[in-house]
Amino acid sequence: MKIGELANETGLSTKTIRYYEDIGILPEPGRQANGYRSYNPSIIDRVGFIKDAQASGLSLVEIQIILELRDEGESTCEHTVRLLESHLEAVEHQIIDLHRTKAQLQKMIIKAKALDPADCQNPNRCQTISATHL
Amino acid sequence: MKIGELANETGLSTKTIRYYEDIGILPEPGRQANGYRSYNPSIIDRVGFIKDAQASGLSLVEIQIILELRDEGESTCEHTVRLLESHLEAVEHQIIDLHRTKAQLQKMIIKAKALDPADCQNPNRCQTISATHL
DNA sequence: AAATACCTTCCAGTCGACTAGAAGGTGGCG
DNA sequence: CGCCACCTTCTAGTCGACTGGAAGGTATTT
Repeated sequence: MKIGELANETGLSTKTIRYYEDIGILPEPGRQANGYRSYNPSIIDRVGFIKDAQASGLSLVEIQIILELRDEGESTCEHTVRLLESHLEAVEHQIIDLHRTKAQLQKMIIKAKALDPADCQNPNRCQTISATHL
Repeated sequence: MKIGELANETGLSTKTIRYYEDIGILPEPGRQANGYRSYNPSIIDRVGFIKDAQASGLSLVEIQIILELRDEGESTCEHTVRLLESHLEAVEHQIIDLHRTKAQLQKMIIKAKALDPADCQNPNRCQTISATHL
């Protein structure tokens, strides 16, 4: 399986595949006589996992840690679970932060709408903006 | 008011203040005879707004748009409100995405925990990872 | 006069995940 | 034999929001 075929199968670009190899998240494949990369089809699953994990918001570095542990045959589950749990925590924090952001934006918008647009003509003190200093 | 004093007042570093000037989000201040930047204290409010807006997740570019409109004395409120609303929408999308991510992570964790860690000793097919292909 | 603390400009680097392009080699088809 | 798609490596650029450092000028204190 050549790199282009793998790209077609997985939806990654050949550039991205080589990049993943560079950063070590994909192993160096074998080579054909002409130097072309030659992939074992099992690599498709690995790419699939990478995409899934990435969709869950894991960074390539985090994914790499999981995959390295797996490659070394360590008691991966525990490590993986710990990593997933810490990431879950981070995601929960992000959600809380975004809710705070959302509330602030809504406040800004409500205040801005309540103002008479004509007041905005004073360039030194736009009401919308002044009003946002809560 | 020199740049260091402004930095102290606002909590920004002098580097950041110069950077904001470079990208145009802060106006070029006057200069003292020796070439030092000389700020009008009103700049503190502008920095305050920048910080508030940033805390609400607006990018410097978005903030710059608002400030430019204000500087031009246009009917800023409407533009600002539109910008804030579109950002609010983006934030809401992000929240939804993160909830999906969270659910996926929780699924992964539950499945991983339900497995016998001993099964993980097979380096070619860690159960946690295989299980994540939902 | 020296030390220090501040100021100036400009250039470079960081993080993350790629993407673009140059310059050249290879495989297969008509 | 020409053509085109594919492959190779390498370098460098992108976005956003800074941060670091060099090399030098200035203000104040001791």
